[in-house]
Amino acid sequence: MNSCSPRPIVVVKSRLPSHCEECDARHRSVCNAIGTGDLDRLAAVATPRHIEKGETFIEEGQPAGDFFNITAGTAKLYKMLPDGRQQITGFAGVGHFLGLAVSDTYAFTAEAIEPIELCRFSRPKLRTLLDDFPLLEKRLLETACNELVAAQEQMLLLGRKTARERVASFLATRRAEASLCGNHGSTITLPMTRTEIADYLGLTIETVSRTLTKFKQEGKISLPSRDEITIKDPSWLTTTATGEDTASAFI
Amino acid sequence: MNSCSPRPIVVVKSRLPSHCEECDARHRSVCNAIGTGDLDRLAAVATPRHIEKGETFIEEGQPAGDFFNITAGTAKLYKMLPDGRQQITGFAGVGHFLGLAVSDTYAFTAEAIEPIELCRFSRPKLRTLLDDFPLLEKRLLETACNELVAAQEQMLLLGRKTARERVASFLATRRAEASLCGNHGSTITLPMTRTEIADYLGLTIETVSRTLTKFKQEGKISLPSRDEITIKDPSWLTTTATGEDTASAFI
DNA sequence: CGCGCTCCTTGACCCAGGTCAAAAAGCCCG
DNA sequence: CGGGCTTTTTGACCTGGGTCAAGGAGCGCG
Repeated sequence: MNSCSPRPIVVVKSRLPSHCEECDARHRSVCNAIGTGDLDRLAAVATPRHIEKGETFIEEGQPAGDFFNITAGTAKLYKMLPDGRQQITGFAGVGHFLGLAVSDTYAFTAEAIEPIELCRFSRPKLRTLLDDFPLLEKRLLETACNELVAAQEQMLLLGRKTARERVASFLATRRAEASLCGNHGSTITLPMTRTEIADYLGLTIETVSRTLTKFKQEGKISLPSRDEITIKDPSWLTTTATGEDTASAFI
Repeated sequence: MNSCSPRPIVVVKSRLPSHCEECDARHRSVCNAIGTGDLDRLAAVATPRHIEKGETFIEEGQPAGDFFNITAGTAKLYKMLPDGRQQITGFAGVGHFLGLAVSDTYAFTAEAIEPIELCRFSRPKLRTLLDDFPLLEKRLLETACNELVAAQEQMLLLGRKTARERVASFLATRRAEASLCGNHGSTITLPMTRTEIADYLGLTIETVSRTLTKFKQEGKISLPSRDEITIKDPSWLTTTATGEDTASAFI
């Protein structure tokens, strides 16, 4: 879940067999398990593809035939209830590997929230690759473990945190991710709408909006534009995210 | 997350190197990736251990030195906020493999809710085993993927379901697990208290109790004893769990 | 540069589920 | 088989965040 493209969308890459070499995602995805010498092996089984904003490329309940690796853009991953209620389980950015279900149907839907470039791997081809590069399997396991840790953190958020804490946690996580991508400023860029933030945090759009407004009134953040948030008090953010500010004197 | 011991706790097993051969967990855990011929290799690196009810064997934030495989009993896995709010992220039963963090500290706490028998693997020893048995690594990846799917389902529950739907989902899942373990009756046995159910479902104990009472009044379940629930209307359970009963006519 | 989107904010009101408090039901033991 | 636990149930009340309903503000486009 590391989306790192505040810069404008890159020009569509050459689709020559060598496309893996200069891939933006290579160094932050499982693909780095494959040495430069073997990159043509990887490129041979990876089909690049462009996904328009709003387009869906994985659908919950559909047969799981392919795996995807995002090389540009961001997707939202979500599950839905029969009456339309929606829970976004995560955002997938550059380097994110998708479709890791053992079951033969996808467990969630993936939809582009900005234009996406990705590599598609068919199940059998990935299998061959995994058999030939055991390190790739290890990297996939690592990735899955990291996602599991993130999922548990999100369960804590959804099950036990207040609206304030949820929004603060969201901002804190977004900022941490931006840092990882080399962006150390205190302004974060959000590729998602308020509705999507709400569906991710288990809140309504109104509550997200109200909470952000309150943070602004308290002087903790500012909202320079619709999709930018400036953190004016980073340490306040982390304490608020964990409820430490509310946790009164103990014993 | 499959706990399968309605029968009384088994007598402590012999701790001879052959203990893996007759292990209850063998056929439903990652250990089945290792052939019978190599079981002594597995037994050599696995240290059996007994955990008392209420005892903690993994602690959030502590250095992650060991992995565990549960062979009898059930544990609750949880995360806590500074002020004591608790979210149970799952229950780990027989065959469950724990400690799969890539990071060097545990991301959650694991506490026995009934007496537990488990096998402990030190990190380096498991590493050796993984290098020698690639199939084991594949099975671990599978396991991690399954847990990821379960975690996403739980996020949907915590973020978007009503109290009724949460409790119904919990009962439905428990029943499905019991079926997997060969128990096809309509009565499920719960090793956890109401408080633990509440901390798992992101509710309070009062709401869990009230909801169960209402289900009973509606004739959908009965509560023969404190830790047993009989499902009298299985199809109602599944529709209620997904909110299909509330989803009014569409279009 | 103003028209018509879509997205966001704000306000007024409401209710599911939380909180607080007490009674009831098990349940372990001697 | 009764006394002191713990756990669960039930009741009365309250509140955080949901719902419903208007505005307002960006922003692409002709």
